[in-house]
Amino acid sequence: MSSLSPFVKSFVSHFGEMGSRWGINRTVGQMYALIFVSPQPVNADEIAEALEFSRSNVSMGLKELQAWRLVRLLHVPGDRREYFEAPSDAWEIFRTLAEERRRREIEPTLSMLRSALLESPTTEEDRIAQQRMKGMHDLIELMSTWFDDVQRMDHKTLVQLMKMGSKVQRLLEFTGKMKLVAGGKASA
Amino acid sequence: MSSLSPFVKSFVSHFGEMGSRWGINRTVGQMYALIFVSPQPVNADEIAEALEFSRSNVSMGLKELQAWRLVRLLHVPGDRREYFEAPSDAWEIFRTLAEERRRREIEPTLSMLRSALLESPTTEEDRIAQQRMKGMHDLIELMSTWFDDVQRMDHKTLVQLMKMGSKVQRLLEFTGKMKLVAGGKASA
DNA sequence: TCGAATTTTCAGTAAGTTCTGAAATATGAT
DNA sequence: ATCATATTTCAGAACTTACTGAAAATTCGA
Repeated sequence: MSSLSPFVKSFVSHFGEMGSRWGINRTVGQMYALIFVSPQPVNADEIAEALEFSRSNVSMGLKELQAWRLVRLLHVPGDRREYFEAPSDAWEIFRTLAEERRRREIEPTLSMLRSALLESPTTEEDRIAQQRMKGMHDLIELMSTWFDDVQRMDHKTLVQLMKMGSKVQRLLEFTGKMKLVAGGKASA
Repeated sequence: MSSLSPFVKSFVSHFGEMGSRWGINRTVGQMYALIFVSPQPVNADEIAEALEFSRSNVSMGLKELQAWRLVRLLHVPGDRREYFEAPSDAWEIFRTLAEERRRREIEPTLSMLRSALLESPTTEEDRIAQQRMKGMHDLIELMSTWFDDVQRMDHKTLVQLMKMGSKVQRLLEFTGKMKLVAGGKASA
């Protein structure tokens, strides 16, 4: 940590704190941040040295980051040690994170909700409970499919779409009218 | 926990587990799930009884849920105790959660990144680090503003938009062409 | 204002997690 | 095959967080 420049240091610390709020352990968050800002791939010893963690802690942290697919293992010629790098494109990171969370958390939740929805409630209480679970299920499923779709869109379109913000609403209304007109013509 | 029907029980447990993966403590997650599926507002004693937690734990959990604005405190006539209910609309819950996380995590992260971007890097290493931070900053800011906009859209439009999924891309391309044509006319 | 009902606080403990160092295992050059 | 280098494993220590019960504080009706 001592050899890092002040603003890298604060980035790394902040990331650690954030990580722990999101269910990722603090030191793993810091390791990730360090790899992310490193211009060259780094090896475990360098991480341990820079962040003053034990070598074994770094080893375990790297395993976890690999399990999340947030870092990639690679070798540099003439060096036996393992090196790690992180994609520098923030979109890619976001997508990976979203995919992993979906697989680990969203899918199991949907399963649980689906099986709850198959039950036949015996009391009024349960009927209402089930109804609320359905509301939650439907929202999660909608968002999940939408996210799938959007992920397949090309980068630029996505940015364009996001920059439009709520202006899409008008576009949507406009197209709605077009369809109405077209429908009217066809039926006449 | 014993008096709950099996599927409410599994919902509550699952929510507890999910909560702890998202940085919310397990018992607080369970309390929330219970309030969410309850047809009537519930009081602290009922929660403590149903989930077999200590009364004080429930008190603290409820404070936290209120701080997250996930539950609302209310009184039932002729009863001095405090009752709690959760909005049953999944969208509303999602919005609240997103707003709170923005305020607590996204905003501080943006601040940190912004101040890192104001520094003048002295080494090539730092220049690259800063560049990556900028990528992250820009993405977070873009998503943040987009989310603001979208939140203001009316519910139905949002569902419609999400159901379109990546089909918006075509709509966008179409409008792009329209603008090109219009622009050409004007310049002629 | 008093007192019963209710909620909150908080110190201590229990439970859970993270981190380390030492030992074991794996890898690859010679 | 051997040896030096690199990585992983794992038991226990250190640390952190969560939970409880007892006591304090608050609230509200009479």
